[in-house]
Amino acid sequence: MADLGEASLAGRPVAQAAGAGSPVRIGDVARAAEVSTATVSRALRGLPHVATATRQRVLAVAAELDYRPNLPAARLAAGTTNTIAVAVPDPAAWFNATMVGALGREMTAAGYDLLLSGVASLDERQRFIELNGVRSGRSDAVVLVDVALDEAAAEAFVAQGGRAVSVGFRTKALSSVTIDNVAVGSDATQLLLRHGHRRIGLLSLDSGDSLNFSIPAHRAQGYEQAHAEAGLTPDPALRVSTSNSWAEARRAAHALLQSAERPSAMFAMCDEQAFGIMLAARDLELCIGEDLSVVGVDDHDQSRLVGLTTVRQHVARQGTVAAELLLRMLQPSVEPPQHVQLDTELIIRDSVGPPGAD
Amino acid sequence: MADLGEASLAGRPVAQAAGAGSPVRIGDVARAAEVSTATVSRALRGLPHVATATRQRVLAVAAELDYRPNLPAARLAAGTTNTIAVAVPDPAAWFNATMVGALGREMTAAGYDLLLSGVASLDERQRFIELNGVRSGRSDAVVLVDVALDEAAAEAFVAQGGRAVSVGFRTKALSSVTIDNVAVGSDATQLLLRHGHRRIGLLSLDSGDSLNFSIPAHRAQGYEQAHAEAGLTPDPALRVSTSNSWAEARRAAHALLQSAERPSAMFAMCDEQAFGIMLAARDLELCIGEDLSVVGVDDHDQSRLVGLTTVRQHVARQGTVAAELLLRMLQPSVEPPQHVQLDTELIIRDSVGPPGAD
DNA sequence: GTTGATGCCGCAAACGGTTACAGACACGCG
DNA sequence: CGCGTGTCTGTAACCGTTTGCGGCATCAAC
Repeated sequence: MADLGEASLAGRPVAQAAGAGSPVRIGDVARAAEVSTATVSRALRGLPHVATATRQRVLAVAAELDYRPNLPAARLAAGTTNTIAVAVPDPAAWFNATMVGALGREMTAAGYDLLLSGVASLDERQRFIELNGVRSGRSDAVVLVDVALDEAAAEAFVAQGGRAVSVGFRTKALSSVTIDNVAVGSDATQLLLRHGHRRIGLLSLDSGDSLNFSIPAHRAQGYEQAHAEAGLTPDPALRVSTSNSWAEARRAAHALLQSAERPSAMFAMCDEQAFGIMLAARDLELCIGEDLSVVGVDDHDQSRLVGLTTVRQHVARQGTVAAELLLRMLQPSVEPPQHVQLDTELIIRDSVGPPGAD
Repeated sequence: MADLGEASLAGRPVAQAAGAGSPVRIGDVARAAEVSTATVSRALRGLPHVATATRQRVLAVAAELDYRPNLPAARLAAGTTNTIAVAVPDPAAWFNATMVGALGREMTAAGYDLLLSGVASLDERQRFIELNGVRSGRSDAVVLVDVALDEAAAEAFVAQGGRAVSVGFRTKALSSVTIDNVAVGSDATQLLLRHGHRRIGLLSLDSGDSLNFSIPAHRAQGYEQAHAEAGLTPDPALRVSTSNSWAEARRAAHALLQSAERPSAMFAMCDEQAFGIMLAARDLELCIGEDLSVVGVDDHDQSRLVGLTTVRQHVARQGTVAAELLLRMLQPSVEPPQHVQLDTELIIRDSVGPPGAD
């Protein structure tokens, strides 16, 4: 038997051209290296209590045999998954994609896998939460990107041992990274007011489209607040809402811009909506920055291209911060939830000017 | 009564008020429903050979106890993961995000989880392939989005029992969904030639930036071919390449457009690059569609906004087709790899006109 | 030459399900 | 009444790791 082990070690090139199945398990490595599976396990994972010589030998044998540990087995035994689950309303949307990219970069570097779920409805949210509690052992932690939980749900989740960080909304129980959305709305609106606009349209987000109603609500609040500080009251007729697709925004803006007393400026919840407004303006042959001013939020990749004035939020940075919070949370030591609020920044481009001389 | 099973059972905290851990396992359900764990397993997964009454009872009890099967355990025992791993060069890029969105929608509907990996270098590709073979049991199948494998590597992968579909490139061994990139390059170039352009710049993709060099190569081939058919030979000086970010494309285009004999039109590998060209043109106060014509590829969400003429590829449809191929491949019956090539479509907007009167 | 301390290592029991196989039972038919 | 046939269910053997605990050297100190 020992001969066999030696032979295969010395002579054979790589693992015996395994057809379909993978016959090489940790036991095979152990046998070939003449140690126990426990030692192989420890050696391969860099745990202490293994002599350097032994470790070298195990490593060599494992490489020779082309051994790959079976993940489900390891996860079962260790009770940990090295996976984090990410919930986003729509994986294709710019904000979410950028966020997922940043999260993925950081978490992969830290040795975690990223499980991605599109969660757009209450049912899906429910399912996601159930599936990703500690109970099912699907993931070690969860990040909720604009998939909001109320205080009670969040508390219940952590009470069951769930770990989560939220992006875009804030609850007591969960670590979070957010921006100041009231300030966002207020900054954008103030800019327009300073330019002399008095009829400022508000393109809000459909509540149906998002599970995170706090974002449009806070931004609208900033919009109201800015008006109030200027001693003004916005006309409710100038307020519409759509999903965050430019196509819908375009339709809505089209209607609004054709109304009797059309706004001279518009504030949109995100740049994608702002793009829709710009398209509508083009349809109606209104010149952006002259006949109609527009402000968005995000600083989308393409915003610079079309000269859109916007409130930038650093999405990638939000992602890295979220990842840091996650990693800290994954440590054995228990810490209270942390809340990070990142700055936003008004980016002035060409889409804002004084009201047209109508 | 006094045997080991009872004792260890009594020692554990009882199910309901589950603090952190989840003490409710399949055995608890079995006991409560007065059946065996085998029956519970069958009942819960909707397998046959369970009397309807029994199934109802098990379902009720499981719900009552709020039972959640432990995924790693199930995966280990069943040898299947219900997970597919997706490799994309950059999760934040528009094409990839859209693709992942479509894949996620389809696969989630079919009961699969989506594991997302950013794979941008040869090392990462290697790691991804190793980690996602059948061997490690991390995923049931893999989809490679522009993370190209050569014939040998693809064959080795399936020889080891790996299942994969590729998007954006084609090998014999793997099912694939692609477009005709030679036609893409040719269509775009022909359009420009028809408009009378004779100095057409080519903005290609850095080989370093992508693991799929075949795309820029084929599109360039189409570009050459279209010239040849018109009896022309493109000037090699008009050929530059960058990554697919608009920022780099902008820089490169900036340089090219300032050269002595600048091109009157440019063909870019993707719309993001085309956006960069448009920005460069703006810097130099060249009017798009008059002083400079531009054609891109993709039909990015924002292309319509800026009036970019482009060769549209239906990304979401590519995603759903890839998902179908995957699902078929996940069936027990073995089928030869299938190759689907989808149509592209020239979308005419404002960024192309006759050469300027220089 | 004992005694501890220290450092490596192996044994075997989990981890929580799935499933091949066989048993039990009811039923119909010759 | 005996015997297949078919449906439902239980028993127990896995699946491939991880890890607590104990054994056994080796070595310094007394």
